[in-house]
Amino acid sequence: MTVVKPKSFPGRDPTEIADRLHSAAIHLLRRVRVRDRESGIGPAQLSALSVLVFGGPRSLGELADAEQVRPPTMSRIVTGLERAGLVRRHATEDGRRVRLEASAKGRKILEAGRQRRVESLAKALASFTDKEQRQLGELTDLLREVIRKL
Amino acid sequence: MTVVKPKSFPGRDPTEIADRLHSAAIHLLRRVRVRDRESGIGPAQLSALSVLVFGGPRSLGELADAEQVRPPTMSRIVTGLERAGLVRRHATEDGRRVRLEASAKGRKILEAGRQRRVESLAKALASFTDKEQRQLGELTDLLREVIRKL
DNA sequence: CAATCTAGTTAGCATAGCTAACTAAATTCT
DNA sequence: AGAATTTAGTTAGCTATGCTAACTAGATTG
Repeated sequence: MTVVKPKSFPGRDPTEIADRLHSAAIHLLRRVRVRDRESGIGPAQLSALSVLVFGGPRSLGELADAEQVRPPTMSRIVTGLERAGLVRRHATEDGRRVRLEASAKGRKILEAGRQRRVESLAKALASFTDKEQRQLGELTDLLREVIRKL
Repeated sequence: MTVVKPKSFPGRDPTEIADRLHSAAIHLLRRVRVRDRESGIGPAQLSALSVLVFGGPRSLGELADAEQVRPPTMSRIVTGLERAGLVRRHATEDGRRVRLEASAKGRKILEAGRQRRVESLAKALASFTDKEQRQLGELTDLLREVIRKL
């Protein structure tokens, strides 16, 4: 450790914010994964599926962009989703493009996973005061902004 | 989607907080990974190494617990770190246990990665007001609490 | 209509997660 | 003391996810 700083204002040091956000993201996902494994679907598949369910149909390239993943990676993720009957590939006017669309089963699976996730998180959130919960809500807004600008 | 709610208070709905935190964690890590790949070390290795550097030496089982990963997984992660010369396995009085310790090179690598990560995040944070940055700092504390209770 | 660009896939590599099964050391119980 | 059990780690083998490089096929451009 090179930095000595007597942590005057914990929130003002970008290094510390960066470290904490990073650590928080890693550990939050590891916890959530435990629950998500019950759905028999991997985290990347789950995330991609949720884009299709909540954001509507789109092409593979668009989905790859949304998920910040390379096309070959997304291609394989979609193959897995298709094999599980959660997503369908449709042809479009442009013969190169595919239109990806969540199936009814896909929407159901996602909602179930969401319920499980919420169940865990809601339990953790329950011990916080209303004020803290409101703060957390604001945090997610800020976080989205941070990530968008990253 | 079963819930209709006209999002009265975006921050008060646990489902929405859960979804947002989940999504934020996934996308933040994907962004950060791009920078971390420059260190030639994977995200799990990086995270484990940081526990050893900032938290001090410990056994494999303890490290696995800290990282919320099964022992075989951690065993392989450590093998990778050892091969790269970033961590060393030492014998202990208890012949079953190993004492894992970061090497000087490991500490250096980690600090470099941290710098890169901060570089990106600091750039993203720069466009926020002081007040918002302070908020982010305070809220990372809350986030840690949430995860601890998860 | 030939050359080029664009979208997606296939192939092949590495990391990371898991469970099951094993080895070896320590502890507990006769 | 010696057998049985418990504990710590590793090995083997599966799946999922990341990547780049190289390919196919359709659209666009010169």
